[in-house]
Amino acid sequence: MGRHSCCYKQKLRKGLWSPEEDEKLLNYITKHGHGCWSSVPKLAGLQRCGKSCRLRWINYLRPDLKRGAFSQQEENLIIELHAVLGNRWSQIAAQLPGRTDNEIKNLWNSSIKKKLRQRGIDPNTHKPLSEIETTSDQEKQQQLTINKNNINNERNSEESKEKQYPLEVSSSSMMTNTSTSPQTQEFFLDRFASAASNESSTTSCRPDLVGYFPFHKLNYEPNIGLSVNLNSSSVSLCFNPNSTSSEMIPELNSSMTQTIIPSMFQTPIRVKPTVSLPSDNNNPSVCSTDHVNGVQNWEASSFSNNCSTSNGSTTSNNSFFDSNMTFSWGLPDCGKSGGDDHDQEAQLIRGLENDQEDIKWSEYLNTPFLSTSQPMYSEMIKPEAAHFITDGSSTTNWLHQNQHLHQQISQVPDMYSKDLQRLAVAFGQTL
DNA sequence: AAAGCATCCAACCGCTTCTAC
DNA sequence: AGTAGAAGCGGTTGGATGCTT
Repeated sequence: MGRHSCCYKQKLRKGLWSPEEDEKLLNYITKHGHGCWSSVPKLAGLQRCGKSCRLRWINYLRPDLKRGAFSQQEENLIIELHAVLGNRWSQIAAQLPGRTDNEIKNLWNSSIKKKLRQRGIDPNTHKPLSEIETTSDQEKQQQLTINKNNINNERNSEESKEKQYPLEVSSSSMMTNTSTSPQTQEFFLDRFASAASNESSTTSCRPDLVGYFPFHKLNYEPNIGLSVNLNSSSVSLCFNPNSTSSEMIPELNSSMTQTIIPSMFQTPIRVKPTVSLPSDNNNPSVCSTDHVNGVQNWEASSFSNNCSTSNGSTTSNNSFFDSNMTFSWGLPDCGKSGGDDHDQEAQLIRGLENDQEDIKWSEYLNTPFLSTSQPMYSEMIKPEAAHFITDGSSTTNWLHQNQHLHQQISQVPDMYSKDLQRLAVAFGQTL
């Protein structure tokens, strides 16, 4: 563990926090709130940098932290969220009241990863390891082919450089790579585009590509089902809520709601099981509340692809590790924003994102304050949080705002609405 | 009992994003 | 629009602890 440059300058303490330091920080924040973190250590009389104080508060001193081991349900939820969100620990933590991103990250790296591997599931891709191994074998062969080609190419003249990585070679190599490197993403787009340009785009799209599309590269243009825009300088795929995906690409139909839709919601729309409107919860089978701890327990399968049966009921497994399902939608890093080509996607979600701050309130409303043993700090309640608990008007405001969010969503065209409803059911909310 | 190893987790680092000016 | 500082995030590290030999 190194030391911040600022810590060097000021000869600040590092390493573990002493109980005295904890108490100082706690007392200060209790009385004054943290305000500007950089000024906290000075005002609190600590020989620490503000960053360190912030981290200590967030990860340890916050009164709304849940202590103790993770429950099976929490682990299940983490796995499912990881399948969708990847290593976005803070977003995953947001779905687990009282848990910190650091805690979840540590759990993942130390425990869950191992368990998944033992179950034959690759923790990065959430695909069966056998599949990964098979593809990596293929990859080696492909690499050999590439090397041969490179040798041949080197023998050839300048003009051959343009053909140094013919599509067949590079694509098949990349296709086996389940990570979402930019190369892979571009390959799939190219691949898809070339398939489309061969006119029979709907039938030439290979089924083996389903589930591997880098959907954060997509443009969600509201005009067609899922089409390829070959007119623009960069190939873009368009998802259209106004036509069924089967009209455009039947092969993708089954995977549309499983793959595209969840990825649409990755970052901006927070999967928010902590938000529960008492009267709106029409799906008690999806969410149950642990009244003892005041914590909502979310069945892991409520996030799975196949959690819903035709009659709308949900099936669930008590333990993720008892189920055989794997997750193919939502590759680990596929939500990373890519820049300008995401404008439309961003616009689509912006309206919903505007309410993100409102949604955050729910974290306080659903936080199991002081639910577990914190003898030293048990009298402490985060001031803002306490306000949310005791101030009924704030709660009402939040409920009102949340309803506003639901109204916004309900204005989305029908097709979207249906998909959103399906999602909502899958994610434990009704819209 | 002691050394070596493995595991866990608190905390740091560096980078990105946000915000105020 | 540009900039600086603050905040936030994810990856990584190192110390404490537990287990094995």
